[in-house]
Amino acid sequence: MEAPTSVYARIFTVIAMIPEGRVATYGQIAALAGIGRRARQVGYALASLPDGHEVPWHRVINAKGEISIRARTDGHETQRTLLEDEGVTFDVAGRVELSRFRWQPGFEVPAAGEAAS
DNA sequence: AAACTGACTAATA
DNA sequence: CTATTAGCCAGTT
Repeated sequence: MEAPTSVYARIFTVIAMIPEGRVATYGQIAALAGIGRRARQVGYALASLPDGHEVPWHRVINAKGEISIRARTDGHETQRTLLEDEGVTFDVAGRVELSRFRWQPGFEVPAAGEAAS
């Protein structure tokens, strides 16, 4: 039952489940989407995002914690603003502290549907 | 159908 | 730290 969805759609779905104040790397999203190491495709998917998408693309950054966006000139500026608005902070180099803001899948739902211990 | 494109990652030097 | 090399693949033209 997971065939009709194209890779892009899966990526959007994964990104859509990133909690606020959290960021994820392309490689991480790729892995969560079930496409292994195709981190590039994740980025390309966002690059092809249509207008009016409901995907928090701004929560997606590269492995260095930097904003990789190369598309819209104001894109990377907007992304930073959006993240800061969610509580994400940037260091002097304009990078996010992945050690602190990296989204950890499975950690978003502690004891939900699965009994603790 | 073939060529072109591109929001990446990791390893090595 | 920067530069370079290599791997990766779906969508668009």
